Parts: sequence; C-alpha cells; structure tokens
Amino acid sequence: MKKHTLGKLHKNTLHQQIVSLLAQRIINTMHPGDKLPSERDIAADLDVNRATVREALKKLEMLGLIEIRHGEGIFIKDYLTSGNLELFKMMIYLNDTIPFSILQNLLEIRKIIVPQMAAIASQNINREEIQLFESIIENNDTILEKDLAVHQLIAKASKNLLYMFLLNFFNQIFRDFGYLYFENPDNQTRSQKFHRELLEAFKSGNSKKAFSITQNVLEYTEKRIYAYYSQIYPDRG
Amino acid sequence: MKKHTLGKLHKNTLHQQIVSLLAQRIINTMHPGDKLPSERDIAADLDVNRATVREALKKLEMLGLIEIRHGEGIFIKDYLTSGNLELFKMMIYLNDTIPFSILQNLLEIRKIIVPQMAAIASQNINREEIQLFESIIENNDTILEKDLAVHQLIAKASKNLLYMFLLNFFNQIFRDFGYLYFENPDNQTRSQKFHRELLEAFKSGNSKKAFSITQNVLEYTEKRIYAYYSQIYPDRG
DNA sequence: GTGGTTCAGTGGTTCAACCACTAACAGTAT
DNA sequence: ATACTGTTAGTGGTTGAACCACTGAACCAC
Repeated sequence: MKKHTLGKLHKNTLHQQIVSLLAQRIINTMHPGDKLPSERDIAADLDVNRATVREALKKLEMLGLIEIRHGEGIFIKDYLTSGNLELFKMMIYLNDTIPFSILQNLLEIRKIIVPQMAAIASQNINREEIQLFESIIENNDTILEKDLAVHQLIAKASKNLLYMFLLNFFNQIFRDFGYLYFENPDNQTRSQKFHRELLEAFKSGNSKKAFSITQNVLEYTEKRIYAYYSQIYPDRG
Repeated sequence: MKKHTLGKLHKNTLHQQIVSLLAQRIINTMHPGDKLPSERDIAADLDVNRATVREALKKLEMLGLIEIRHGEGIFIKDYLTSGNLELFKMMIYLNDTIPFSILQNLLEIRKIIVPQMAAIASQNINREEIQLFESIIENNDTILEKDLAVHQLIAKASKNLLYMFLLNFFNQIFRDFGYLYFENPDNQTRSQKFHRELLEAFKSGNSKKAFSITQNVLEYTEKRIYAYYSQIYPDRG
C-alpha cells in the first residue's frame, strides 16, 4: 500500500478502508471471543503502519465489534449484544444494496416511534417552532430537504434530545435513499399534504390528529417503498 | 457511577481522557462551524503526541461532534443534527449524575417502543426462544441480569436487528444504574411478575396482552424512578 | 501450595519525518 | 477584465522506529 502502483480511485482514507475490511472479516468469518491478530501483525499483513491500524481499531471499538484489552489483545464481541446504530448503518452501506430485512426493520421501528413523537410534539410546540414550520413549508428547498426538516422540527418540538439523535440516524439513511422515493410525483404531493396537515394539527394542539396524520403517511410510505423494492428485486419482496 | 467506587482509580487511557476533555470543551464553549486548532497545536497544548490526539479525534468524529477535512482542518458540527446515541451516552457519563431531562427522554422513548416490540415478539417467537425464556426465569442470576436477558429475548424474538441494537443502548445504561432500582424488594417482585406474565402472553401468542403487560411494568418503573430521583434531588423532580 | 520474579507478548505513547490535499495568491496568457 | 496556471503555506494522512505499561505464564524459592 505504499505506492499507488495503479491509478486506483482511492476515495476513502486508508484507515477507513481498513475499518470496512476488518468489519466485513469480523462479521462474516469470526465469532465472539475470538482473538484478532496483534496490531503489529495486522499492520504487517495489510502492509500499512501500525498507527493507521490503531485508528481503524478505535473505530471498530466504537461500533461495538471488538474489545481492546491492554496487554492482552483484541477480542471479537458479540455484535448482537454490543452493536450500536452506527454498526447498523455500516451494515447497510457494506453491501451495494440495502438488504430487504434491514429495510423492514427500519420501517417497523420508524412507524412505531415517529407518530408518538409527533403527538408529543403537538403538546410541547411553541410559537417560534410553529413559525419555523411555516417557513419550512414555504421555502424553495427540494421536497426531500423539506421532509427532513419537518421531521427535525417534530424532534425539536418534542423536546426530547434522545429522539433528536435517533432521528439523525434515520435521516442520515433517508438522505441517501430518499431521492429515489421522491422521484415519484405522487409521493411528493403526498408528503406536501402531510406537512400541511401536520402544521394544522400542531396549531390546534390536537395530539390524536398529529398521531394519525403521521401514522398514515408512514404507512403510505411503507407501501410505496415495498412496492418499489419488489419491483426492482421481484424475488425478495 | 460504576459499581466499584472503591479500588478502581481513573485508569482511562490518555486518548480517552482527551476525548472527554475535547467533548466537554466542544459542547460547552464552541459552536457549529467553528474551527478547532490543528492536530499539531492540540497536541502541543495538551503536551501529548499527535498520534494520541488523532485517536481521540477519530472517536469524536464517530460521535458526530466534529468533521475532519483533509487539507482544511477540524470543524465543529451541530451535535443536535449530527449527534448519535453514543454521544447521548457520553453526555450521561460526562456528569456525575444523570440529568433529569435526560432521564425523562430515556424513559419516554423506552415506553413508546418496548411495549410495541413485545407485541411484535409475541407474534414471531418460536419454540426455542420460549424455552430460552423459561431458562432465564429459572436460572440463578441476579434479577438485574434476568431483566436484561428478558428484554434481549424480546428483541431476539421480534426478529428486528435494529431493535436489538437499540436495546443494547438502553441496556448499557441500565446495567450501570439498574442495581439502584433493584435494591428495592418491591421492584424485584414486580419484575419477576412481569417476566412470568410475559412468558404466558408469549406462549398464547396474545399480542395485546404482551403489549399491556409490558406497558404496565414500564409505567410502574417510571413512577418508581421518578420517586427515587425526586427523593435524592428534591429540587428537580 | 504460596508468593515473588522474570520474561515474552500485547496494547499505549512518543518522536521525527514525509506524503497528500486544500485554499489563497501571484503571475501569466487570452 | 477574465481565465488559467503554478507556487506556497498550512492542514490532515501515513510512515518507521523506539520505548513505556500492562498481562499472563513459566519459573523459582520458601
């Protein structure tokens, strides 16, 4: 790895490549409790510097994939019981297509939590946030950006920092795949309708309405995404 | 808030100390878009090596606190729109006591999602998982370990990997604070009752019952925790 | 057995140097 | 004036070698 013998496209940093490489190796071929080679050996195997390997290992540690013990070594953790949302995100991007089961997981959780938070937001929202909502609807951003902003406003109005962070997770994924969804004009108008209706529910402080409005649009979204997915991959839907 | 308050001193690694230091500095005194000093300057300021600083910066990057741009520098991100659950966790442990608002956030989200997942689990659980549930109830672990295991089983039975990872987040926190909760014998028997009832609901595949049983115990838990908290900090409850 | 010592192997940290990228600027050609 | 080009300073990215700190196992003395 010392010299770029070929004009390869190295868009990622070296330690990021090592993160992906080791993550795949760990998930696919190793088991909890297994010991990873020493930092020196990994560095030698990959023909990179030990410091670079260490930066990659620090990231893998934060993903919940490994545990680094001073004086002992590096051990594989059970990602089912120690993995976090960052690992989930990486699993999405490791493959070139998002696995269908992962997609289902995502939409299932989303449908559970978002309507409830919209209901809570309707009770806690203040004038300033109402105005922000109106300006989001009126501005000239793309519908994708608007929708992301609306959900962020729901989180802000809910006054729940944990939901704010949870939403960041959803949005980071949706930002990458959402453009596909909004290529369909029907989906665009459906979201615009959702934004308008939710604003009214917020203005009147009607939590039940906020809940149902949000639930309905998520169910619509779900159907559309499944339809799209099974159209692209007829054997998986 | 670790259990072993005696005997174990602060033996954090140097780069971990730097993570905490920089995280506090960023959250408390800096704003999104601000530029952090260069790696070389930070290393000089803290009188540590640049490689050590870099390992800390890699972690801060994964927390969503900073963005590192090759050739440009290190920039503060808006943690409200880029922070993740790991950052939320760090915010809990940065202070010596868990802030009340954070506690509320946690319990609010937990109460929304866990009963729904229990209902889903009741529909997807298989014989093997039923047996695992029974063995959890019968074994001799502490009630804290049992309760963590029961929730893990709910996640496993739900067949939702994302919820599995979300639960890891909750459990990592509950593992550190839960022993306080279970010091109360009433709370212990309440959880044991929950485990038995949920097992029956799972056996009969009754999703509504699984939902309400889980919701009830979470509401009980919530009240107890709030009561405990306002007893310790009378001015905040 | 018990307790202390040594030793090899591991992660943690340091140092100095160089590579690769970015922005800003000055100079040039058009 | 405008657009292009090369230079340069400052930044993060990577390297190599060395040493420090911790762990477990083997060994030894009692």
